[in-house]
Amino acid sequence: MQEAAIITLKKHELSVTDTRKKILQFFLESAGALTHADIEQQMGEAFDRVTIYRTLQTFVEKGIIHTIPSADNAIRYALCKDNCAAGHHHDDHVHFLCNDCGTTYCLDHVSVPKIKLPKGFTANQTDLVVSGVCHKCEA
Amino acid sequence: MQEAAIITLKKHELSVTDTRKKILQFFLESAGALTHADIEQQMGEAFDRVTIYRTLQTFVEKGIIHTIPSADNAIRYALCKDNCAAGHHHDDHVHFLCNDCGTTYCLDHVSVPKIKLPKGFTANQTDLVVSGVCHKCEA
DNA sequence: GTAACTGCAAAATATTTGCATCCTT
DNA sequence: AAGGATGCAAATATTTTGCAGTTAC
Repeated sequence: MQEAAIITLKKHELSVTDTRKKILQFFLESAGALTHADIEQQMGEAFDRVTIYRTLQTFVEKGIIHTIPSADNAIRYALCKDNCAAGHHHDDHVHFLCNDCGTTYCLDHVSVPKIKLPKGFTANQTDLVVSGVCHKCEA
Repeated sequence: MQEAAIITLKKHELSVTDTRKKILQFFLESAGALTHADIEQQMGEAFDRVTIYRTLQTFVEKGIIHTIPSADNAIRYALCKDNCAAGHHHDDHVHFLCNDCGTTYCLDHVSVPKIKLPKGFTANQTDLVVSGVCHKCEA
């Protein structure tokens, strides 16, 4: 059922194209976050590198996906939940990065605690990334 | 006083060279974290791009600096505290990224809360990055 | 039909590698 | 003197930009 992808695209006022459907579909199918490289590999020769860059950028702007901070080079993207408006992300949930299989999970049910900052600092957004071993890779 | 840099290098079994002294000194002088670009700009023509790459890599391996996760492209590096052994970082403190001036602070006194993970997940490291406005940029 | 999206080419950037030379110990 | 560190050149990889052709609405 690729209808979900189409609905999402329409909801965000984007025209429905093959590229966008395929990429969005890929996000819907993968539990976790994806890097640009993941997508490029998955799509094979089907799409141009450049189109993927532009599509991801568009998705982020429209609030369909968001970036997840990581200490390594790779920028990871994950689907936003419904309450992400365009250009205004609310991703106050914890991300989990498995060191074993490399999967990034969005732990939607784990909320980010309020952090007490030193005087003069104002928090705007809080990103919390836990890394370790996921339930699949556990020995 | 550049002795501090020298001491640190020796403590980590690295030979003391001009490049390493200068870069480490730069870290010691800046309160926050630095990107590769920051360092390259600061050093000007003094050092080769490649040398900076290699130096940063060495410092990370030896546990002198660590990387800070971020959602944008730029990898940020910051000095480790003393309890970071080589190849085994313990940076369980909060990082703060000012959206205004771009400075990254290590909030050593703010500790990262324990996160309750779903069944089967084991935490190894927790990175918490708060972004907002710092005490200097406050209106 | 029109505006937006895509693919190709190419430019601009960033990162890595090999090797000869120089410096630290 | 020996091993490691640096600088240069060049190979790779990544990201951005311009433009012409194509597609969605």
